[in-house]
Amino acid sequence: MRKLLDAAMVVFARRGYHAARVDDIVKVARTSHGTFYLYFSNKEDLLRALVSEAGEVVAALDSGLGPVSGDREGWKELRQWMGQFSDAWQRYAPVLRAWTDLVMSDPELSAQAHAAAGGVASTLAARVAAAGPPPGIDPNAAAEAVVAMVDRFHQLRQFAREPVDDVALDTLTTMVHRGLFSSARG
Amino acid sequence: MRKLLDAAMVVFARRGYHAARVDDIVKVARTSHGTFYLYFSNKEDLLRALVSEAGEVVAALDSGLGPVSGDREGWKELRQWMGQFSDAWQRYAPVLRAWTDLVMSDPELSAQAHAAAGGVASTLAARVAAAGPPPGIDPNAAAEAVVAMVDRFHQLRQFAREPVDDVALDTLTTMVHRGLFSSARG
Amino acid sequence: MRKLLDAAMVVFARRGYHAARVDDIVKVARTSHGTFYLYFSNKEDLLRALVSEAGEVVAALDSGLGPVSGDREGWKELRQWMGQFSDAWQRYAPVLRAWTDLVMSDPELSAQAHAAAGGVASTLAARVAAAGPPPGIDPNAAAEAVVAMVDRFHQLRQFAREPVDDVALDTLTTMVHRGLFSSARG
Amino acid sequence: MRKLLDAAMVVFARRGYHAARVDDIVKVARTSHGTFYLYFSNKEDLLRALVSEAGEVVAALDSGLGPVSGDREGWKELRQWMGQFSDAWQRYAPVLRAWTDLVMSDPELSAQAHAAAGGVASTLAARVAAAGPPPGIDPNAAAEAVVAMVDRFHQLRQFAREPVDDVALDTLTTMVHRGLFSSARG
DNA sequence: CATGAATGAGTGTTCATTCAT
DNA sequence: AATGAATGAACACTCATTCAT
Repeated sequence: MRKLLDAAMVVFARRGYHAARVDDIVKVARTSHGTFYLYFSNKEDLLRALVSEAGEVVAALDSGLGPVSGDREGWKELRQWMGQFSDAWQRYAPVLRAWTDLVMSDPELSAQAHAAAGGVASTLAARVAAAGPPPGIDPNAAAEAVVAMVDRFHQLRQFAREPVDDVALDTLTTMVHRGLFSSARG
Repeated sequence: MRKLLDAAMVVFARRGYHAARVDDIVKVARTSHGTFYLYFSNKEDLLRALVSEAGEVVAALDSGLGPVSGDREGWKELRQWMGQFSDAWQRYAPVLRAWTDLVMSDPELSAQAHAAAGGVASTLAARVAAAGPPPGIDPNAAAEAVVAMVDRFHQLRQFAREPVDDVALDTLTTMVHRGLFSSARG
Repeated sequence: MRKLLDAAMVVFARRGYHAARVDDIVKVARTSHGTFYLYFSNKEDLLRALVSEAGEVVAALDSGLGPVSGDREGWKELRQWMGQFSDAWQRYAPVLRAWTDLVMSDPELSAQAHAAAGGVASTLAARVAAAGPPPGIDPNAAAEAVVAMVDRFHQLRQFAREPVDDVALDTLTTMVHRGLFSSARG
Repeated sequence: MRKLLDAAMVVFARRGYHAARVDDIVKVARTSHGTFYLYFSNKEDLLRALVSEAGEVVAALDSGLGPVSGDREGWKELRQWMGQFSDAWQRYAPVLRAWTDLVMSDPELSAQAHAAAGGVASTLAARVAAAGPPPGIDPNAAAEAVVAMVDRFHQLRQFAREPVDDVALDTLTTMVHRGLFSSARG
């Protein structure tokens, strides 16, 4: 079962959800079709298991972000969280990709992922709200935007086969920190 | 041909690229399978045509953004551009969705979209650079991040069937403006 | 479509419903899988079409039986009907066989056949009732029994690969005529 | 092994032979797949064992029918035999059903059942012959027809989920008795 | 004797694509 | 140019059977 999940990650990474044939997964896992259907009721079910797993990791991220102040300390806090997010994303990149391939047709899957992402977003929103957001900033929309940005930024870099390096993470962090947390102005 | 493109938009919106059968498109367009293959060599080709069309609209956006100053005027400039972006996105949402469904398996498609998005990003990067970016900000990465954010933010709202209202656009604008353009600090 | 129906008859005759692969039918009909699913939504649907066809033939039998008197004329009437029944049965033997293979799992199919057989049975019951049935005879049960007998008799002969000859039909006719219609006794 | 046979009866009754998965039988019997194949070499073999068992019961029926006279006594003899037949049928209904599902594809099974039924039929034929059959009646065909009738009549009632009550059995008995045994006429 | 996890051949069904009219 | 009936490769999924423990 672990073997199948890992194999699925590999195959989803290579070909995406739709192009991934059960046959491929089974071959990589060095098992048989029968075994596949012993553990998962269908291909979708396998993805759901993977999303579930990724969801736990993502959910863990919301405890990884402490209060964010407007000064250098706050920046560091945010930067460290950004690093965690980036690591988690990269680890589960194939799952996210497969998830993207399927969301539209499977509402349940959508809900599952929404719940996971929701936790992170609400923690982030709370931090924004606590820091006393600049005028014109809606904490919830802002939090959603940050998650959106980081997620899609990674995706784009992946498409382009370019790494997400420190320069990139620093830039994202600075943008968010200045944009949402450093209320003091000259 | 126009009928087919429009029909494809409708069907892609409803079911995404993979679930969209040529049969559906043809039925909505009130033509025949034969006609479809008269104008497009295959389903992928149709999507490419659509992406091409969307690409032109997106490309037009890069001329829509003038210099952005750190003051209220700059904010307005950015806000207006954000509105244009949002409109364009919503208009071509089905195409973007279909595009997402397919990028991984079609490098050519990826390149096509990259070119379109690239124009916008580089204009944006130029504006950031021109404004004298805050320390720690890499203009190119920042521009990429902004596009990523706005794109995915719209996508998330669409999944959740929630509109992208003024509050949201104001928040995005403020975040970007404060984050990237208002260099002066207290 | 006609070709497919005919081919299905051939294959059902050879292997029964379950062992008949769509592939076989398609091969005999010299068409493709695609064509099969163009005309029938699935294997079961094909059988339903065949049952429907057989049903019409069977339904026509109920008009083939006039009043049955207790004398030689009545015997002849019954005998002629028995011949018709036998012919119809033999013509649609493969369908009946396939039907048998599937009834248990498909209630709709059961209903469809029930309706067809019901018509014949009720006509027969009416004839029995009109002739003034012997004591102890329930016309409806008797009619049902006659249909049951003739049907299964043919099936058994078919299993045994023995023909249903005139001796057999005469015997069945006499048995039914004496049993249900010749009320006068010495 | 007993447990498996009983379980098979239950499952065959519910779903017929083809739809009955070994898994179901094993689950009902509360044993394992391994155990199943310890006692039976395959699913078909299990059915053969069941048919064999049913065959013995059916074979016993042929000794249950004494000479049948043309009068009331003969009727009673026949009626009592009919009752026995009905009981036996109902007891082994699932086996018969499964048997029907498979006969066509398994000649050996056909032979096995033929032997069992043959004994009953020949006894019946002997009784008919002994009673001095009416003109036009072939004892062997008649005997076959009676078995066919009773068998299929029960099957039909089972499909329709209607019981085989005394009215039905009386009707069958009367029909057979008048049809085959009461030679005297007015 | 008993187990049940693992197997993989077999099959129904879908759908993009073609081509004779 | 337009049609739509026909095609068949591709794929998910089932289930009887085996065998190491």
